[in-house]
Amino acid sequence: MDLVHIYQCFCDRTRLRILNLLSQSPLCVCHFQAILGESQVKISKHLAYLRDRGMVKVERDQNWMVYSLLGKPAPELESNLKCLQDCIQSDPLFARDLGKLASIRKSCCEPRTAFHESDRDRRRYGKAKRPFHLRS
Amino acid sequence: MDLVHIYQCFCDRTRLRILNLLSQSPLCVCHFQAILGESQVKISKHLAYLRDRGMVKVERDQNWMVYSLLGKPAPELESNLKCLQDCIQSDPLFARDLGKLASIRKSCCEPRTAFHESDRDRRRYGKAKRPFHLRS
DNA sequence: TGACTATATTCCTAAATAGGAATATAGATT
DNA sequence: AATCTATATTCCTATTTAGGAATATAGTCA
Repeated sequence: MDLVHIYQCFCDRTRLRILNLLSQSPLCVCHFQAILGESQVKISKHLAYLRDRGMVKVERDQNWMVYSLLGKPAPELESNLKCLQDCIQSDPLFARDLGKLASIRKSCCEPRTAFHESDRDRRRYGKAKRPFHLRS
Repeated sequence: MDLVHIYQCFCDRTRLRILNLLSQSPLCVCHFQAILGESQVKISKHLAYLRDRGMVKVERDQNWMVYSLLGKPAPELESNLKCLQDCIQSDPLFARDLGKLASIRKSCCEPRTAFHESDRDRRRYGKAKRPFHLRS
């Protein structure tokens, strides 16, 4: 992956917050909205930016678009993401985002592909209704 | 140092090449011109960009403006510069730049503050004329 | 002081980026 | 088919970024 593309993706604080959250688990747009407190349009555009440069992938799950980091990123992307993680460890903004993520993880029911690391988890869950999803 | 500022500096290939060269030693504009094969104006503007965001410092030495990386960079800058070095190790463009640097190092005489790592080396040299400088 | 060297800055044009408002698209439900 | 939910895209405005041409600024030298 082109280094310049990597840094183009990194040079915006909203995108850094998105990447921080995705480092924990796949998520969809409404999760980002809830955690980052930004508009759906803004989130959507930044995700498109990251997707266009090959930094994230998206899979549709019914109505939801579930974004995630690449399973096997290029070495330079992997090392830069690690470096980024080290740098933001002590930044309260990013820490607060992770706290919010932990919160909504407990209460959110759909989509299945969000919050989980692998497709194995996905198959483990049925279609059973649970608490509530963020938006409805 | 603000992370976004770091990545703003990194998201241009010319600036990455400049940073790569500065990781070796302080240099002035004409050195960059010779190695990168870009115009004086372009080099000068990118250096101003890096300087404005606190990534490099400049010291005037007679007619020459000698640029260098900060002696004690912020931790996040330091780790990102290290990460960058790891990433560009195998990139032929950056390797070629370093080869050219080694070449002109042997033949260039001024300014004293370029090419050397510390002020100690600077005091070691006198004002004695030597071969030739790049531009004259 | 004028000429020269080295480099920064201004002016201009063009492209990229960012975000809000509005709207289009796609899947699910009734 | 209509309605709803979730999200992408278009239109618009504004700012940032990039680079060439021209020019301004500053130190050195004769």
